[in-house]
Amino acid sequence: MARTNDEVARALAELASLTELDEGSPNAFRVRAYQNAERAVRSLSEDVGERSESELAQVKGIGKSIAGRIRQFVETGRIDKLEELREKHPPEKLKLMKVPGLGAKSVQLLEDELGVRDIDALAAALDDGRVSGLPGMGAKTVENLKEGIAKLGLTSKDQRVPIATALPAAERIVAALDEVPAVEQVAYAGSLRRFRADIGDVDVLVASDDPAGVREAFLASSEVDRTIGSGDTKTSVVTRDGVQVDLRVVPPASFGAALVYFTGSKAHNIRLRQRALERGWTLNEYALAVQRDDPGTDLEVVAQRTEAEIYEALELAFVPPELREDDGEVERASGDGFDALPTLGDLEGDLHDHTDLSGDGRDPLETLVAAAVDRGLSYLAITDHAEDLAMNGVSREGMLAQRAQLRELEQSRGDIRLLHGAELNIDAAGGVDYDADFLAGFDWLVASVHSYFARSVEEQTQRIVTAMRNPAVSAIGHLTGRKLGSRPGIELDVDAVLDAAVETGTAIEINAALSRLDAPVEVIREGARRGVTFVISTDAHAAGELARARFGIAQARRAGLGRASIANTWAWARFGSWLDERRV
DNA sequence: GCCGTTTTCGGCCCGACTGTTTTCAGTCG
Repeated sequence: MARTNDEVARALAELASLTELDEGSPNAFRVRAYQNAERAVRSLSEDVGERSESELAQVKGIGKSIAGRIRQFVETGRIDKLEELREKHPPEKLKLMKVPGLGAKSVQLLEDELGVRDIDALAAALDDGRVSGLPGMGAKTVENLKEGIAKLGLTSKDQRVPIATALPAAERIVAALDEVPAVEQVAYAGSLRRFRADIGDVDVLVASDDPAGVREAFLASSEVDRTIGSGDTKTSVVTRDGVQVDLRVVPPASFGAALVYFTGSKAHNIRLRQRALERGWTLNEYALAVQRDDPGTDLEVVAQRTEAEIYEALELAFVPPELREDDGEVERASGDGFDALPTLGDLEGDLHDHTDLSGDGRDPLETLVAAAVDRGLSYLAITDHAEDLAMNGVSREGMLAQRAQLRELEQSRGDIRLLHGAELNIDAAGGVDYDADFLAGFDWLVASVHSYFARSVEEQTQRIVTAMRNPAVSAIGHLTGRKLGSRPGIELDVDAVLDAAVETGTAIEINAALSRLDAPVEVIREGARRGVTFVISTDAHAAGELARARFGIAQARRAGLGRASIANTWAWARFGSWLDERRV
């Protein structure tokens, strides 16, 4: 029975949760061992199912015992230990741990003393006063637990906000705080800074000696809808966009250490702390400092003011925030480093752009081209929607007229290469607009899915592969068609799609629109491993949207994708000859 | 349960907050 890495990882995660309950502590070493093994499995690129027990035990984080459990799961679909724990701690009981304020110890106490094994029983015990008699459980705890149950499933932590909502809100808040005199430095941190596609809450970090003044200015901001809580070092609010924002004020000297700490991820921080310990230091949100046996003495600070000096002290290259997931980046930082990752300045061209000729484009050709030149681009592809797209598609005549206009503009300007292209629509069977002869007249063709989102994996994969095999197609646009927070992407056999991309030389787009960020990071990472060529495209429908190239760069960096694999970081000479080779 | 230029035992990341206590355990991020 074949099992995917994801299924194995989920089984290990469940083992971790159940063991936490069983051992009565989230810090029990067995719990952490299962969590480490889960992460190890998630970062494996090959199928765990194809590895023997001894091969699995070679993987860091997986030992003899867990290797055996994984093999059992792969072969039989079950794990004895997991079944045993499920028997002992049914799902309803596990769910009690989700109530804020209840951990493993309290859940066990409630069962032992009151026979409480599910949320309903807990609610009843809270109401009739039985809970308040238990050791460590006073009136305040009862009140908090009641509130927690009422909010269960509705907390901001469970309601992920798409990055397209969170990032603009965070940037507005950071810009506003930057104007406040008491603020020395300000930045957003957390999963948003790591460029996750969805965010729980936004952490904003301020360096200041005047926390009260900063808090006052923050609460007065027009972004704030309501205040959740406000203390000396932390203030939590909900913005008008429904984003929870936690503001933390730290002493200016500690800003770098705090930025590392609050950017996370938690797993990355743990790795850094281990590295600090190896050097006889300790790392917390205030500083990297020499370990002291006597807590009464002052800390001897090694580094704290900037992130760069902390990484440097730990003998690591500065780890880009996008990569701080404990997914091999610490090893990379002590080895080759991150110089191969693209930066915004590396982009030489943009290869997916709409003018007002498309029904949904807003600026004329001249405006878009001028904006591209202003941004320092040396080539630009105009790819208005092809004729099959309802409402917005462009006729053949329209395309030919645009081509003439574009050639003339390229001549008269002389400062940018212009490619005449189109964004084709991949139909249900993988076919695209126009006919082969007409398609041959274009310089660059992006083919994208705009319809038939509800088809089987096999059908969707076949569509995309068929489009890739079309010799006219240069790149596949927004691969999954997902809209973050509102529409899941089409389901694909990623391996088959990536293999077809390599075989046909078709580029895969990294669409920089914040609502898309498509292809997803996992697909890019695997594609990079297989030698797929990518392009980072803004899919601009207005000149101003060329600026979102930075989000495409962040997406590529998060996937660890090097410049060498991104065709539009290549200078025109190389890009042009690559295009010519593809045509042969 | 995992790991190892101090290997087969004895370690394993850190601090704030809360509610309950009066020195701390449990929870949380």
